[in-house]
Amino acid sequence: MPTSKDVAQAAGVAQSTVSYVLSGKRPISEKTRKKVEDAIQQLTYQPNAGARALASRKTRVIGLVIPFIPELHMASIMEFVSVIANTARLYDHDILLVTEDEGAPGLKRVVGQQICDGLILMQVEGDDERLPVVRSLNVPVVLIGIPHDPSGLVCIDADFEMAGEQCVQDLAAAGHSVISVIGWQPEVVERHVNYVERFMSGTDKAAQDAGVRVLHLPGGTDRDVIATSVDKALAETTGVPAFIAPDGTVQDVLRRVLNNRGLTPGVDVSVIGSASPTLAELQPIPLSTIDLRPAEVSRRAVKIICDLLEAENHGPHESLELVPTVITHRSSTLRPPHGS
Amino acid sequence: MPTSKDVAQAAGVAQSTVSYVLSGKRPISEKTRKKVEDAIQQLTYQPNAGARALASRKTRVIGLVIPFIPELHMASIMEFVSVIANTARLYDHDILLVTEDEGAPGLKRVVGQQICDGLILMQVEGDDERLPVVRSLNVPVVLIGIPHDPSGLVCIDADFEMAGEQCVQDLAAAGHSVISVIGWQPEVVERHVNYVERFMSGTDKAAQDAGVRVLHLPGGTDRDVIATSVDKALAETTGVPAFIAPDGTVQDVLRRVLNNRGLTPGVDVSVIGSASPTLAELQPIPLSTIDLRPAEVSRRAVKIICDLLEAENHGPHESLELVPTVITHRSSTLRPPHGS
DNA sequence: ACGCATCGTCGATACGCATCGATAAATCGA
DNA sequence: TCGATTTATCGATGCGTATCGACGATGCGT
Repeated sequence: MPTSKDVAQAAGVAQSTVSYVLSGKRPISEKTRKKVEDAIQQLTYQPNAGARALASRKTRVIGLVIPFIPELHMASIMEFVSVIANTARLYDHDILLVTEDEGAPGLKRVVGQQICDGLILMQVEGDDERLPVVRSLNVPVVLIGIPHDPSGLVCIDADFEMAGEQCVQDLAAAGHSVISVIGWQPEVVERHVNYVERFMSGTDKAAQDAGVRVLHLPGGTDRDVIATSVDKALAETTGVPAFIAPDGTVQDVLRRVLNNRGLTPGVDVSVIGSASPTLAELQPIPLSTIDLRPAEVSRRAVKIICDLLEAENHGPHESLELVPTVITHRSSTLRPPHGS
Repeated sequence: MPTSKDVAQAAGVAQSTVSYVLSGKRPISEKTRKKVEDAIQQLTYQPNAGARALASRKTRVIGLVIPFIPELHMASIMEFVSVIANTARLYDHDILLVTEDEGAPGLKRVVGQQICDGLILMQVEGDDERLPVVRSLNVPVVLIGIPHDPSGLVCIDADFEMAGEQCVQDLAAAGHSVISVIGWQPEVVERHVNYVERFMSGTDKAAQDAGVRVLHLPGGTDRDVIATSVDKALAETTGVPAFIAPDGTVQDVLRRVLNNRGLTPGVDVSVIGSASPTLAELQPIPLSTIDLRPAEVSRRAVKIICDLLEAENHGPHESLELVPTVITHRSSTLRPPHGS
């Protein structure tokens, strides 16, 4: 492997000059710049990351703490991971995986060993055990998810409250008077994942404004649980029933249960699910969706942490950013009556 | 951040002694070892990764190249990623994410900058464009998947041929004379992903031995495609129909299509799918499965690369490891007649 | 023509650790 | 008791880069 010294020698300049050509932190004449760049090309020189980190005290690596809980929708986690990694590259950073198995000590490790300049935590829970550690780390950390007490933390998430409002407003406008939310798995709810509560608060607020009733029923992947929830909803509903399934894992099961009951989405029942546009279009009946915009959340998380890393002001920061959700009509919901 | 010099000072020894305590590469008296370890505790010292990498020429980081193709079953990709990351920690290594978007230049980058000591490539295709680059990199690389020409490469994968054989043998023993494979998505097949061919070769070999017929039909996530495949299969089948759905994305759709046709798995049709044991049990009718053992493949991939890294003999290696698959009867297949 | 600022480059040093050779201390045999 | 080993520790050096101070060369105004 060639070093910057080799490049310097080949170009007939000092090693420091090579460094300045690369960083641009001092003016370099066009002539020597050319010589150096040619030498870099010919030697296929690439700076050594370890040495760079040692000298500059920056690794240009971001730690990404990923959850791996069977209850979660792994496909959507994967979308976060992928977009985060690609976005980080745009900022000339790399992503180091930190699995949740390592817990809080894992965070201390990667930061303490200075493998990472900062962290992104996914799937932050309402009362996450890692928060005290996060606050004590002297590096930028961005949380995806809003804990109960976000003081001193930098958080970003989809605006679940807005999502809840949009769903209910939309179904109310379509004429539904009772709207059932088939929610997340009990495991997720018990974990006090904050977004569940935020979504509910949104639905309830909108329900009050619109004068409709909202039922909150248990969801999950268990067909029986969902079937029970659906039957309860149907029993309580007057008029055309409406369902909201904000969890990706729920909607497949829900669709089948409704099918069993002889209900066709868009005809004698309304369904709003949560899926990417492409996936929604692929459904037998194109699914009206509330888009929680995981890609946008991911991109912003990376931008935030890179900005913090650049700012260099490593004092504790605090911010809270909510990404607006988007509701999209397809064929699984009733059309609102004209003029309303 | 304390350095090893700080530790040395606190313990009243030389910095090199601290280093030897940590590495164990020279004998240290019990007394000074104790002093040093106490100092490490009190200062919460953690060695600086950059400096360590610079001095030792080892980063203890493995690059993991992940695919992100909508056609793939993201949930299972995620299982690979998670198990790989956790296993790497057992060998005291970390995982750096390299997205496929970076392509071959990305591999050169992470290796050239010496961010990584080695690479694991997932979802290697039959004629992968990255193979020439992989061969030219002077670091250990483990491929998950078997390319057409595996010479000079280290590969590991599930034994898809065995999987195909097991499925067909099993269904033949249960009395089926025509067996239909609802395969992968056309996009996957066209990509010449080698495991498709290996699976087919296994089914065909077993079919010949058992004297049964195997139909290969297109799969995917598109309901219509699968419905067409199912109807074609039913038309060609004499006796009780049997289906094999080796792709995780296919089986959900398949189940619904069969349901629509009034066919109940385990009663008037046999179905073998591919899913983790937990997921298989959760199905309405517990699914008989061919387990491709992604976790075991992941663990072995990490072990192989860590062994190579330790061996230090960075000359080109070559090996090919196939992980045996496991077929498990649950309720979605017919029981074989007694005595056979 | 002379001092002065500006520009472009160089040399030296620090970053934190691993490792090698050397040395002092302890152990042993005769 | 003295040299020959072995054992435990130290000091010095190198890894490859970033960065600071210094310095010669150039251009400017007067």
